Amino acid sequence: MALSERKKKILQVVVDDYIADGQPISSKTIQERHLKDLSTATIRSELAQLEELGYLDHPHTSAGRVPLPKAYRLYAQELMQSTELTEQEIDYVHQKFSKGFPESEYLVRSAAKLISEMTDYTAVGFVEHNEQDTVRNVKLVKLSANTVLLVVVTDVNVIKDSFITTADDVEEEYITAAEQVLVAELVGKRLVDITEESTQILSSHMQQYKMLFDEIVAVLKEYVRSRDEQSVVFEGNNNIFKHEEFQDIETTRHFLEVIDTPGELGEMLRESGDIEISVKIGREDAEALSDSFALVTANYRVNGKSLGSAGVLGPIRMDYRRVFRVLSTISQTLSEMSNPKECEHHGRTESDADDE
Amino acid sequence: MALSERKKKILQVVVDDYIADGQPISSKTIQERHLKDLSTATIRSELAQLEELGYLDHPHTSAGRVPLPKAYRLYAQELMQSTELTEQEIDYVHQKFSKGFPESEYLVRSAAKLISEMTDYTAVGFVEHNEQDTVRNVKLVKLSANTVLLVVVTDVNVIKDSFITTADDVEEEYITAAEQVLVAELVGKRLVDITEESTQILSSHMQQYKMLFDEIVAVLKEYVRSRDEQSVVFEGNNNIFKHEEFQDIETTRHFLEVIDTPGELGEMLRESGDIEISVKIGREDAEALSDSFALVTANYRVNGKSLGSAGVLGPIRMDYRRVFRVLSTISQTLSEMSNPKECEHHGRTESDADDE
DNA sequence: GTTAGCAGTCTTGCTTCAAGAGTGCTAACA
DNA sequence: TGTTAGCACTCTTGAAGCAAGACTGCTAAC
Repeated sequence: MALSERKKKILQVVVDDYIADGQPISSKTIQERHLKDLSTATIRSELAQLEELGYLDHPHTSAGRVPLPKAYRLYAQELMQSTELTEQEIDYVHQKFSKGFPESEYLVRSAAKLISEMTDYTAVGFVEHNEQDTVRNVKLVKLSANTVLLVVVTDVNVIKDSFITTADDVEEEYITAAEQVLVAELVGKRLVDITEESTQILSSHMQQYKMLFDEIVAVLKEYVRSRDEQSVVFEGNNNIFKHEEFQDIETTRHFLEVIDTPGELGEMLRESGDIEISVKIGREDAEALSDSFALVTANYRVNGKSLGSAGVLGPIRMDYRRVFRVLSTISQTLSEMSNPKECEHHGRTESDADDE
Repeated sequence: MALSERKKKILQVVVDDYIADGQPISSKTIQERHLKDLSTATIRSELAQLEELGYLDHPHTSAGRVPLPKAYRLYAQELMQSTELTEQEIDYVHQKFSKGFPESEYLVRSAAKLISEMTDYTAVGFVEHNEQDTVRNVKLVKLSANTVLLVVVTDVNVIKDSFITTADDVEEEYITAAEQVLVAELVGKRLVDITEESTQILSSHMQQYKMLFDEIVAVLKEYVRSRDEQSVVFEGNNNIFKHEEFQDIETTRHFLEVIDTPGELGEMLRESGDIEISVKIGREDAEALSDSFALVTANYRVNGKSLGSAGVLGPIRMDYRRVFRVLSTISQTLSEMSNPKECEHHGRTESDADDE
């Protein structure tokens, strides 16, 4: 089952060239560009075997070879030769993160922006937030006669888009009082521990506002429940048109459909939450990608706490090298932010060895 | 310069049919379907004159006629025969707005969702917010050592995505104190009146937090400044693929580009802010639309106050009748919400006369 | 195991052709 | 003067045929 070194070399060459050109690769091309001391006939027989094994395909008899998802997977895992970002690029990343503050959504969004900018692909971001997050603050802001804005701060996120409609006009003072009750009862709790039961406890303080507390608990539960759909952000959607495959209207339509159903994407992104760099290529790795797209994401951590992931959603024929490079640089930069004394806004990374 | 009734009729027929079919309309078709008592030769000569006048075009000698932007404009203004929504549709709209609360962004978003759903086009929404808005409440929420979330409530909007980084760790109590100062000084003021001067006044209360106040004022000024880019929302982007013109990759790419530069769109939307229903067709009305797209929007008001507009961005060959119908129904529903006694959740609109 | 050589296959672009659709023009008519 | 019939002309569309070019797969020899 293991491929010979020569087969691996040929496979690598095919994928490399195909990523660069987008044209099927012929035996002649391989020989001329990379393997001068092999005859085209030999290469052809190797190619035929790689096809047999499910790595390659050729569109028709008189065409060259094209990689199949299986080939891309092997390529991303071991064949591809990774390269380093230039110093300018690293400085650029550092600079982008030099100010701002560690709120998940903001950071993930910034990372996604940077990724789309540096890779020319569409970037996706996923804001981690789960039932384990701890409440750090609660605020109620009265907006109108019967509307209240609820702001909940957890250790990593800010839940702020939650409007609550109250049955009848509530006096400002009561809101303040309710807020105090909420702070007293909820701060320090994990989201998962806030249940209907909490409503009982809250209501025991201010029976008349049971309905308000009910709604607040409902909002928080909804927040935990809806994380897959709600927490996906996109940047640089229009980058797709920089790539040939999106000359095809069907591919484009399909891509936009995937983007339009963030639920599925969210699931994928959460799944790969713990992996440093996760690669999903084609239908076999994730149905929604069909065999046209790939999703490469990195998990980002600040102060040891995962704040989400960000990466690239693009055509299966993607510049994996560049994507890996950008993702890991950003990942590294964010880790460095944890101990800011070390990197005084100009932290060059001399050590590319493990720094764990 | 004024068109004869017959010319208008022919023009109307051409636009109607072309909107329905997407095929160039021939003199024969017109005769068969609509003008049986005219010969095709006569119709042809009328068509030739309408072409001369810049209303029509024909792709090549042996093709029928196709409307030009000028024709769509006349059609939308006076030729088109408007139709009424069915009672079910009206009920549906009522129901959608029956709950919720009058915060601009939420309402505009809901309206946009509804529009995209009922028209099958991409809906755009524009949240009105301008320097005339009055501050109604201010809250500061401490998120971390040096980060504060600023929430400002105006009479129509909630400004909530504004994080402020403070120089050094600020004590919770000081935040509360600062909040009180802000409330005391800013509530009741219009946004336009909050300037650098205000910082002076604020700082006179708490000199040590001049920098914090500086930032807050900067955030508010930025909010007013950035309204065009920030306040545009989209719904149902993928609806475009329900229409033939988006089989063409260039059109699609172009459309997505327009969507990607909300600044220009925002400007258009603000421009047409006061008009009940605004129609912009083709390049001549707005450069960004080139001659492929049209923008039809309605301005929405609740309690006499404009909260923004929402409408449709779609191909120039658009079902204007349906779009007008949906937009005005929603507009009407929202107005009715102002005096909720009249419409007990089932307010049928018997009077289609003016109710101003 | 490797290679040269050749037949076979499929794409691509060009040309040709015929059918069909619709126009513009002209001359006659009311 | 407006309307109409008729006809020549133009352009599209689709099918079909053809030649050139690109690769492959296979075979037989090394």
